[in-house]
Amino acid sequence: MTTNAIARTRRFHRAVTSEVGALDSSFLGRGRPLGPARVLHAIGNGLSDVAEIRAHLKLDSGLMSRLLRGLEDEGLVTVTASESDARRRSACLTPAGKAEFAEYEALSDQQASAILSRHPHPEALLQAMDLVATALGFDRTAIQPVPVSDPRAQACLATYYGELARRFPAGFDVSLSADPEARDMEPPRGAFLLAVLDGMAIGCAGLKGTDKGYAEVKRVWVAPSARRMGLAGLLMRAIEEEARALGIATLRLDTNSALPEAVGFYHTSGWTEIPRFNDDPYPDVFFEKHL
Amino acid sequence: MTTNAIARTRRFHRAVTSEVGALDSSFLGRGRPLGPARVLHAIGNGLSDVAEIRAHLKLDSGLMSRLLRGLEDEGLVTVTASESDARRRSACLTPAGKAEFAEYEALSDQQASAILSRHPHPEALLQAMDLVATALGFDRTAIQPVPVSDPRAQACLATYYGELARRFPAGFDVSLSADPEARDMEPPRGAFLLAVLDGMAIGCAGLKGTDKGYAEVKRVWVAPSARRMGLAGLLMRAIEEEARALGIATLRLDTNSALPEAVGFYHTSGWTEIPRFNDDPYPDVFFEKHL
DNA sequence: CAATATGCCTGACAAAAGTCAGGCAATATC
DNA sequence: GATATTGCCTGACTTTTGTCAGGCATATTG
Repeated sequence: MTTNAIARTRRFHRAVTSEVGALDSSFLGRGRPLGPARVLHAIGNGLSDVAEIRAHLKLDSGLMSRLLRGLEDEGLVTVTASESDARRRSACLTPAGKAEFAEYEALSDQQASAILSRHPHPEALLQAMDLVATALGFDRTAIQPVPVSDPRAQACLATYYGELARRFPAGFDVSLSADPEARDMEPPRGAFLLAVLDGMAIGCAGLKGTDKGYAEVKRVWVAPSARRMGLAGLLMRAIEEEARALGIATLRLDTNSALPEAVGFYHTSGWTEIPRFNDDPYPDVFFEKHL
Repeated sequence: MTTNAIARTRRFHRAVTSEVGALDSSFLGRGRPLGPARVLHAIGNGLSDVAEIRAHLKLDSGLMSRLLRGLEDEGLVTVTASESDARRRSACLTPAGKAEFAEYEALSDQQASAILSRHPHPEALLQAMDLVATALGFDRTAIQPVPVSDPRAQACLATYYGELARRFPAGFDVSLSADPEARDMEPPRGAFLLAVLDGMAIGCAGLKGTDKGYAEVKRVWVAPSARRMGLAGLLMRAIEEEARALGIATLRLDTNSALPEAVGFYHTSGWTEIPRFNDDPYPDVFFEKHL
C-alpha cells in the first residue's frame, strides 16, 4: 500500500469526521442530547423491542432504561409489555414523538440535499458515496428473503433491466422475456432474496419454481458499488440454501454472453453449461447445478 | 432533488457514522479518553499555540487547560510561554509524547490500509473518497503561499504534467517547456499558491516574475475531485492579489486549446486573448490581464 | 411445584465533557 | 502610568454517558 493511498484514506476520515460532527450537532440542535435522540430515531425507524434497540445502539441495559424513562417523561414515547412475553417491553412513539421524529428526519433530509445541491455533478457524488459506503460496511451486508413486490426489490429489478438494455446489443424489453410471475418467486414455490447494507439494497437474486423438475435462478444482480466483492457468491449460496430448504434438487439458469463476468462466475462456482432449455429470446448461455 | 438521491446520501451518512465510531473507539483503544487523545493528535500534527488548538478542536478554554494539564502530568507534553507574547503558551511533545503520537499514527495507518487492501479496486475507492471528502469540506479550503519546493507543491506539479502528457496530442515533456526557475515563483519576484483541504492539496497556481514588464501565471491546476466547484476562480483571485501586493500591473499566461475548460475560464474571467508572446512549443492560446 | 433463567428496572457510583465566574500576568492603548 | 484587553488558568459547578450490583416480575425446565 503506497503512502499516498494511506494519506488519502486518512484525509477522507478527517473530512468525514468533521462532517459527521456537524451532523451530530444538528441532532443536538433540537435541545436533546445525543443519547435520547438516538433512541428516538431508532424507535421512529421501526425498532420497538427494547432489547433490539439496546443491541442496535450498543447500550447498557441501565442506560437504555433511563433514556427511555426520559423520553416517556417528555411524552414522546410509551412503553408497554409485549404480548407474547410480558418480560419484554415494546416502545412506540406518541403523536408528539412522531412529530419530533419527523423534525429530525426533515433536518437530515435537508442536510443531505444541501450537500447534493451545491455539487456540480450530483450523480457522480452519489456514486462515489455508494462506493465508499459499500466498501466501509460490506461485512454488515444482510441477505434476507422479501416478497417480489417489495419496493426495494422492484428498484433493483428496474436497475437490472436498465442495465441489460444498455449491455445487450439488441436492447432488452422485459415484456418479451419470460417474466416470472410473483407467486413463482415466493414460498413455497420459490424465493426472492435481497442483499441489504445500511438500509440500501445492493443486490438481489430470485429462485423461480417450475413444474418441470427443476427451479430457475433469475434476476441475479449486484449494484455497481458492490461489484467484485464476492456478493454474487453470497447471494448464490443463499439461493441454494433456500432451494434445499424447499426440497429442490436441480437448479437451472440462463444468461447472456454479453455479460462475461456472469458467465465466468457460473463456470467457476459449480455450474455446468447445458444446451438451451427454453425459447426466451435474450439468453444464449445455459447452466445447470445439482444440489 | 429526488427522494432516491437523498436516501442514498443519508445512507452514506449512516454507513460512515458507524465507521467513524469504530475509528474513535480505536482512539480509545490506547486507554485514553477522546479529549486528551484529540489534543495529543493536534499537537503531534504541528499545532502548538494553545489558542490555535482550542479553536481547531472547538474547546472551551477551561477544558482545554485541564486536558493539557492531564497530558503534562502523563509526561507527554510540555507547555511553555511563547517568546513573542508571554501570555500565549505553546505546547510541544516530549519524547514520550512523540512515541505515543506515533502509536496513534500507526493505528490510523493500519485502519486506512485495511479498508484499502480488502477492496477489489483501491484506486477507484480512493478517487471516490477524494470526491466525497472534497464535496463535504469544500468551504474549508485554504489557499496559502508555499515554496515551490514544498513536497505537496511538487506532487501537484507531477500530477499536472502527467495530465498534460495524456491530454496533449503530442504528449508533454516538461524539460522541453520553459520550466520556471524556483526563484521566479517565490517572493519577491513571484509566488506559488496551494489550495489545501483537510491537509490535502487540491489545487495550485504559480506566479512567475519576469523582467519584461509583466508576470506570468503558470501551473494552474485543480484536482479532479475539486473540478467545477469554482476553485480555479479562487486560485486566480488569490494570484491576482499576490501580484498586486508585489506591485505587478500586468499578467500574461499561455495555455492550450486541448484544454477547452481552461480557455473558456480565462475568456469569462476578465482576460483578453493576445498574440503569441513566447516560443514555448506547447501553448497555442495566449492571454493578458491588467490589474 | 421448585429451581433457574430472562428481561427490564432502580440505586449508587464514577468518568468524561462541558460551562462559567473570577483571577493573574502580560500586553496594548490612551 | 493608569486603564483596558488578552490569554490562560483555577475552582466550582452541571450534564451526559457509562458501569455494576442487586431486585422484581415473568417465563421455562425438570
